[in-house]
Amino acid sequence: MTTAQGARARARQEVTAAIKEAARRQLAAEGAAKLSLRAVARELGMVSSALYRYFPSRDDLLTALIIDAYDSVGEAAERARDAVADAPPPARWIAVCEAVRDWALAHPHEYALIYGSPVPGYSAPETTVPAAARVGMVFIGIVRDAHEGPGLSGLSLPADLRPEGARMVADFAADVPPEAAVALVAAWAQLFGLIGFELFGQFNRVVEDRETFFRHAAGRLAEGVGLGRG
Amino acid sequence: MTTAQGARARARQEVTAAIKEAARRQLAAEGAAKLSLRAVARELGMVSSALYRYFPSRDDLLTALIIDAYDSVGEAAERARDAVADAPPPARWIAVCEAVRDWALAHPHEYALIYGSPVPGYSAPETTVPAAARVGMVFIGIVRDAHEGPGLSGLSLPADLRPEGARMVADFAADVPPEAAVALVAAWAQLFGLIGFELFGQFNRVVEDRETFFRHAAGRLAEGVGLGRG
DNA sequence: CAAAAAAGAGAGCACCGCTCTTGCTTCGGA
DNA sequence: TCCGAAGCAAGAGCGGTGCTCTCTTTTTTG
Repeated sequence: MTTAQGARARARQEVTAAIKEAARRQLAAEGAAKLSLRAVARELGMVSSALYRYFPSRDDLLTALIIDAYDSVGEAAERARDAVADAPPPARWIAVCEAVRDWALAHPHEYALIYGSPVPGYSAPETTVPAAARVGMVFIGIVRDAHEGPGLSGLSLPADLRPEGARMVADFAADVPPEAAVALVAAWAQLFGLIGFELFGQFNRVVEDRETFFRHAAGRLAEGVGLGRG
Repeated sequence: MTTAQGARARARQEVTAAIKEAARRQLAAEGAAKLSLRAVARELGMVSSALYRYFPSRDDLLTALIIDAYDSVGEAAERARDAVADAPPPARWIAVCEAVRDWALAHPHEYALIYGSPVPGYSAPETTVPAAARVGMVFIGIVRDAHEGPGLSGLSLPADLRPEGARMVADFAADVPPEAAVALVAAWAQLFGLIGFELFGQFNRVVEDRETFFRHAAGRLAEGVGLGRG
């Protein structure tokens, strides 16, 4: 299908990849705000208008980078999960949390791009949704495994939240009980609150030993989703 | 001092205020990325270069707006705190959390400006620090009051975090025990994770009843800082 | 082989932040 | 009171941006 086409099609893929690579380099160096189509073209030795044959607008280029960033952090989370597959659930949870944090510290501009404020006018195209879900799936998987295994502990859902619990979380977490799904989504958001605050300088004169602090907070998050004490 | 100066000084203050107001309107309408010095000048009927007499650069204008935004959300939190001054600590905590969330939903671009990714090359000037601390003080106050009153419940700090606890959190929270300070900072960051995810669309196909979900999560945050169950 | 599709190059438009120079108005000290 | 200094608005201009349009060349396809 996509292979063994004309040399022109392969050239197109190569140019597209080169554009993304140069753009990614600029993004990592200067941030999304400074990413310039003209500068990318300059770096590749072409004229700016030629770039529009590959990406119809700057935002489309940015969208491609967003998807790549989601995939990158998702892959980092999956690698961490697989590396500690035999550890007890709380340890696995914490390991994945730390992997996400490490990825964020290593790729601050990419992190800002996907979990910070939407950059241009905003808009998150539908195409980013599956990539965005990848990290979440890792956390869901850990909780689901714990649920099927030794079970979850210490979770409860107040009465007024009961009827909401089911339809609060989409069907992707249908195989975990509603109280766990609710706690999971909250923990998921809170994890990125911790990472974002550290990354964007909100902890600057507040938290000294951020590594220790984060591990402690991640452990409490694990408790919060019923994984027990690590 | 600042009053009864020459008419020129007052005129300067008025023009400065008008610039900030127009800029704030643009920010609220289009977001920080679209905020243009030239458009602000156009709206005020002056030429763009004249604006540089009042703000030496676009980033300085943005910094002024950042400080205002911090003050605005801080004031909203303080108002909520004062409105429920006689309620038990968990209820006060939740009320302030909801006030911050309401403010964020009402001022999404301002929220993105201060708690989203740093906009330009970045840089958070020192002048923003006191304004930024204002919201945090409200939360600290609630926990401190609870500590002096019926006391905190259910908090513990693992042994390996003990020595960190004291120097992890700056002196502004010196009058709460270290385990509470650690939990407080974590809850603070996590609160903004919840709000940010909702605001920036991360909950789009995930959380349905966000109001109920948030109140539930805020309640668990209150438990996490030792305020007990609301 | 000729028509069609794709790709690159260049000029140009409207916008941006920012600087510099030029006049005009207001203020403060001799 | 007057006059120089300081503050202020205006305009032109520089280099940068995203994006569109036209034109030419190259490659694919019927």
